[in-house]
Amino acid sequence: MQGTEYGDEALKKAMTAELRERLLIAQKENRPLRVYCGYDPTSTDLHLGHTITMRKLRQFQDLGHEVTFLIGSYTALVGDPSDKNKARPILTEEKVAENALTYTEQAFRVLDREKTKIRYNGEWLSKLTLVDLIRLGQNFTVQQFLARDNFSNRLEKGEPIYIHETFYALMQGYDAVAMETDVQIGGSDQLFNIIVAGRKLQEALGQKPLVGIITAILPGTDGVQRMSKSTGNIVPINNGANDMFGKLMSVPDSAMSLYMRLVTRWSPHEIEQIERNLASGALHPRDAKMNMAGEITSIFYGEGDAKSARDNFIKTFQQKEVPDEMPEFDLQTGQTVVDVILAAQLAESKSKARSLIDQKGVRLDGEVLERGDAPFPHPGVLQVGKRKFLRVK
RNA sequence: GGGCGGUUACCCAAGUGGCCAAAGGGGACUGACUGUAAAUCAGUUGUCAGAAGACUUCGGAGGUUCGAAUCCUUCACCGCCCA
Repeated sequence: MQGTEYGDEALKKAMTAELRERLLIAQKENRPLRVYCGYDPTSTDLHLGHTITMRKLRQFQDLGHEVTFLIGSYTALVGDPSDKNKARPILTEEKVAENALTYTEQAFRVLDREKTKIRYNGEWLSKLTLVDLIRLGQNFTVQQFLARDNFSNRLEKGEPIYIHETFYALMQGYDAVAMETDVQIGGSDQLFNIIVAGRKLQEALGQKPLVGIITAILPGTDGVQRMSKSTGNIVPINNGANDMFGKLMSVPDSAMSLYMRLVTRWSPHEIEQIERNLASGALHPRDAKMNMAGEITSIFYGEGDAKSARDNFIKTFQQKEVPDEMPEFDLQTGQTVVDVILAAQLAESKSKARSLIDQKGVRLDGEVLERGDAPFPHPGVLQVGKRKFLRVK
């Protein structure tokens, strides 16, 4: 129950107790628990936010339970309204299939490939008839949906709530039924879908209601808003160790505690110790963040790459030296500074490139370049802003 | 079916004939400083041009006008209220 966030002590207690009980039952029946978490393939990149539930899955996996990585191929066609103040655009089936593929590849950075079942909820959802759907709907009232913040807020603001959005919870609940789930994992935004919809449908259809494990939500690199692609504050897990380390270092100090609790492998005791040292001044916040960034990076890329990402970061940003590796560019005769910046895609337009030069954000071998229209002075290392480097030959 | 309101740049949102490439906020970017790509402060944020300036943009199309994001017609989409 570490790193969980039920938002309600009684619920947490109840779930803890039920999990204990369920473990005993499974033991008696000599079977593993059936555990799953669903992921809607709505974009191509998994990010750190997804990995919180994935790491919970991994814990169950390591304890010998049966873990299913469920791809919400069908639910993605609806779009979960849970974390939205707006209806989601509906994805095409092709797009969903494409995203699903990249999801599974990335998921194995966390999960054990051998022990993970991958399923698609289209497998059973596509077979439901209209009558089936109506029967499922008979278990719920409109009031139950309206009690949820996300719907009631929209109602109040006069924003549209589409009928199909209410299907989402039913569909997810039916996933739990179809897989005869013992344990379902999800973020606290999934509380309704899991605790209300899933359990209720299971009970209605004669199954023992699942145990919900509700994890806290990870804020994005802005430190406040939930990490999500559409907010643009994600730490992708597939963009390389340097990128991950750097992005983690850009997380505000205020969010460190949550990052440590949710994504590092450190024990609560270790984290408390770190926080005590931070409070007393024995530990520098920068160093604490470096340790955190290193730890998280090594989960995904291993110790070696994490170490070199850290070295690279110190070198580039702390000592302001030039990184070892950078893209290369062959200088053509007659190209101006602006031409090179544009051709190497370091800026999106000539206006942007010029304004970077005006702002003294462009350097060649450490010298600030003042003139964008001048011919490119000489081969060397071109730096645009803090993070973009180019070896011009 | 009837009445009313809305659609503005990456997002939210102001603007109701010229002073509008379009207030403000968020985001993003740059610089200074620092403890890091934290925090803080300052600046930039349609495109092209060295610059003066030119061009494109305010849901779509057409029109009125010397001049339209602003007025008219029409189409599309959305919301609210009444049935």
